[in-house]
Amino acid sequence: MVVTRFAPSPTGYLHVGGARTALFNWLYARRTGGRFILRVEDTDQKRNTPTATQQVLRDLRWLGIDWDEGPDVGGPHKPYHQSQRGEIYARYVKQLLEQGKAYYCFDTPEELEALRAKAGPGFAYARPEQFPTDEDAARARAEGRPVAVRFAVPQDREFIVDDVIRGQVRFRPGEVGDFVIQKSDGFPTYHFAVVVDDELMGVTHVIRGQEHLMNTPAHLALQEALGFRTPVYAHMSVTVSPDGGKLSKRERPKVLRQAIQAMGDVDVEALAQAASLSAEDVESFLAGKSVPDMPAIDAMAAALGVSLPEINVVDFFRSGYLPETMVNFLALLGWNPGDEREVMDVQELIAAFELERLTKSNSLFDRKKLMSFNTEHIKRLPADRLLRHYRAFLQETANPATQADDATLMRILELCRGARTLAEIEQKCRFLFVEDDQVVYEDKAVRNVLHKHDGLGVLAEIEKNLKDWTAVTAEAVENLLRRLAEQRGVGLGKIAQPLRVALCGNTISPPIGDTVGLLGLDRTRRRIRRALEGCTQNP
RNA sequence: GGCCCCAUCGUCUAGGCAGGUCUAGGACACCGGGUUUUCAACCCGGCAACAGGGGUUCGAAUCCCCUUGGGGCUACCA
Repeated sequence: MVVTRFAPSPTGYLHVGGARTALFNWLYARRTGGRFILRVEDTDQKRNTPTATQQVLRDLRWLGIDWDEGPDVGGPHKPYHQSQRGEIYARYVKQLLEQGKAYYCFDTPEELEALRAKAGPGFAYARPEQFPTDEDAARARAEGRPVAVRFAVPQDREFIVDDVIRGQVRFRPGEVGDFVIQKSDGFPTYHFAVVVDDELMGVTHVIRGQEHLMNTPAHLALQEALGFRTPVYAHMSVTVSPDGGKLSKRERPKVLRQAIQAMGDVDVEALAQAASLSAEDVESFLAGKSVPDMPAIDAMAAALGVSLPEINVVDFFRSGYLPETMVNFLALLGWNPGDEREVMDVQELIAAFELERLTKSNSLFDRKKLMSFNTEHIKRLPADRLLRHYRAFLQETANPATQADDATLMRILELCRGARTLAEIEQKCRFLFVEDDQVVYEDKAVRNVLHKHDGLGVLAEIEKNLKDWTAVTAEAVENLLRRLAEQRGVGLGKIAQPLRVALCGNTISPPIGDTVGLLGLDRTRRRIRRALEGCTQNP
């Protein structure tokens, strides 16, 4: 039975790279009828934040990635937080110590730094002739020195990683230096915890980023020393950002900083307040000295109206992408079904997924293509599913449209066929959810539409024609406009646009008949009147 | 610096392991045209790639080597 896992370290939101790793592991488990485990690698006390785990789980659920074992669902190998598995790791550390395969060391960070500086690049920890005893360790502890444990990596043999994607990768003897397996705070290091947990949890296939390929010989050595199995390894290509380099969460703060610097003078106090930071924090961020957490970054961007590149899964949700899109797109980054299918649903993805078809080379995250996938998925998704996604999207930002009933939202969704994101739909139908006297008239629209080609005159004529209507249909409205266009000998655009601007304040809305239909006669008349009265001055 | 991985249109990729059927296929983007009542969507057409150099072979995008380029790792982070 195939067992895969995703093991995020909860240092922030789940980003797309992590989501892709999770997805591939999940797809493979689902494809083979195996099990998928979620394990939280929270052994770094300095970096983990308490809310991050919940956010990561939430992001995975949004994507539709479920786990058979892990936080919230439990399982036979609990606990699934590494921070709670201390005793287990301690047992194996003890075993290695007793077998003389690992040893204590007492260096302070400063001493280590000095050694590294002296040795230059290619530093390898010098293994002592005699390993310190338990008594030595106790004494060191009593003296307040840090006590860590290093694994004595066999130096006389080569290690061969047998990788599904890359074939055999050889590492010469002496290539892997002795590395720390237990930190002085008592926590295991990543290298140690993965090896132990993968063994204990019965993981058969390790699918992870290529950046881990160089760590694998160390894991192999550890497995051998502990008498563990070696799982099947698949080191996937990495997703890179358009300007080269790994797609990283650091991109958002970077873009924000550049945007602010480009704006010239900004109100630091206001910014600090928006992000609930101190002015010093903001200054320090702008100077490139520090980086606040993601919610603070998001808050500042929102306050300034700067749009940041989406990096985290939640960013794509907020930008109006569907989980179906993300899953489809991410799956195609470094994998393909071997035929010419591209837009696929999850079931198709699962049915077609094979490790053998993973690509070796890195790929660029192309937001343009992502958007085109989203357009396709919006089109092909059943109405009720789309409605659910749209409600979730509206709720995320407490949009007034949340108040609308299902029938209204369904109608909106229908009218917005062809939209590329949920955000576009929201924008296109926002006019429905503002009060008639709150419509904001965009300068550009007023200038180009109402004040050209006798836009106001057209509007007045429409008002006159609408006066004694008692009911309205999209068709009737369009017939009226068509008639007026004919009378004036102009295109429909010259007639429809002034009305659209009067009703929406801008030039974007569903087909004009439907726009009036959604609004109803009274609100339409009120808005026409207001436009006629308020937009006589050229802005 | 050392070690490791990778290399087909601008981008994601098919083809490569079993060399000829590849005058290299698809998708996104882009360009041109059409449809149109705005934004989208839609329809038609077009541009565009085997990184370079050596081999092996009757024959190489496909196999080997070198160069170049890109990426990664080199922590008491994961």
